[in-house]
Amino acid sequence: MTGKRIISRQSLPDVIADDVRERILSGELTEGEIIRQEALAEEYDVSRMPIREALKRLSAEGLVEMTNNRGATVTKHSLHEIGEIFDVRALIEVDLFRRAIPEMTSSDFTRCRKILDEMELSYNADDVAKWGELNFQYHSALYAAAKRKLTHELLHRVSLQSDRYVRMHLSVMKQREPAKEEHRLLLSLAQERNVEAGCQLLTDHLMRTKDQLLEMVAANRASEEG
Amino acid sequence: MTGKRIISRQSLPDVIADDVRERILSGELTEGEIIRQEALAEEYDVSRMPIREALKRLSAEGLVEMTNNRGATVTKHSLHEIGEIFDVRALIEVDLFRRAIPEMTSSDFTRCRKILDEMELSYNADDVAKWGELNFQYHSALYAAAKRKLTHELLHRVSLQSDRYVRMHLSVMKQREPAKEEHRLLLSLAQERNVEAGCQLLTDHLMRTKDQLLEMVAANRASEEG
DNA sequence: CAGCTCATTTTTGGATACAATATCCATAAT
DNA sequence: ATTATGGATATTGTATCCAAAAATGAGCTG
Repeated sequence: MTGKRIISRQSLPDVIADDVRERILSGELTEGEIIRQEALAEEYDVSRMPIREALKRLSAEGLVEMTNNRGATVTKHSLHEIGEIFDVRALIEVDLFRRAIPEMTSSDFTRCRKILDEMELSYNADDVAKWGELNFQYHSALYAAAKRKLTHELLHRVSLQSDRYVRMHLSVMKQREPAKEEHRLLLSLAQERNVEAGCQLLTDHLMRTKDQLLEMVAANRASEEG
Repeated sequence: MTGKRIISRQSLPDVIADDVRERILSGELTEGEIIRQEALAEEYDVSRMPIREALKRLSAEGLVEMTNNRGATVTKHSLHEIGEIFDVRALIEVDLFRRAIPEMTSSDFTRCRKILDEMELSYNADDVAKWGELNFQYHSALYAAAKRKLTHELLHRVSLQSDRYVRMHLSVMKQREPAKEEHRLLLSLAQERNVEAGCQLLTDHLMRTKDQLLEMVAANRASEEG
């Protein structure tokens, strides 16, 4: 017996939240766009009730903003806030990495390597959604040994925010191959148990990503409101 | 004209969520306790609909856990998780403090001092709920100059978790007056722009609180399941 | 007497209906 | 012409109702 395969059917709001989230992250729903409950309800062919719950969840995640009787809009971050998101990510990720490195086992390492392979595959195939998911999985695998579930959830939430902007510009960033190298190097340093160098590289990696992204988003916004 | 008097009536779910949150933080609703929607609906004399939304929000905040068709329970953290909560708090708070100190102005300082006074008042009056609120306000005021709204919200969320345990044992901790001193000292160091000493003290402060709390919670739980 | 099955009850999830609120546009007064 | 006011319309919030899922318990069988 392989144990019951409990699917634990996702509830309707879950499914809808997942889908809407994906639509926001993919950019189909753009910053500041207003979301009408009824419109979504019709699209998914359900009543407004599960839609409301889904929106509520997304609101808690920070992807949409709901005001009192005025409905929901897709959150729009200022450049300052986008920078902040990356700073927090760096803060949390480096802490996790620092804790994880001494605890990592060979199975952690192989898992990381496996995800990296998949990642480069999806990267080359331009499957942005998948790449985003794998990217998070990779980082998760790197930090898994730290055994910090709560911190990890927090990171997930923060990363969701930045993912939007990362994805928006992934095609442009493709120019920059060094990122790939850095991902592998990160793993090597962890294997060597070189905590300081690893954390330093991770910080640099994130800060560089932040700067590039800010530049791109700034340019984008400047051109939009010509 | 003295500026608009915005009432901004809170929605029903907001009010209910606030109240239930308070009931959880105060310990009236204990760890692991199951929450029946209908029961709450009757208490507040509303339908189950706003209750559901309120619970959803609290679930997003991490104060209750909702499983698929089985309802909601008040979240119960393991000792390990409680420790983790404090570690994350330290991580974020120290970062905020470090950024804030160089930016703080005299108005920040006076505001902090004012809150401290109120705090000691509520402290002496055993108004635990108010003390909890003021405690967060004090820390907020300390970090306000950092101008990091997002990070601050994150901290608020994390602090909500720890608040439960802090409150549970506040009466016991009252023995330990040094906390008061530390709060004032923190402010002094900030005024002297002594970043390193300030951050160090803050770290120590939080870590000591963590250790004490863990000890108390552990003792509490051990005695409960005799 | 233990353990299983199946019906009953309880509780949550979702749809529809109705009420409250905000937005928008036309009209009127200055 | 411009601003204020009032009503029409659209949209969200809440209640009630029905369906589906899980917990409970009784009765039956081994």
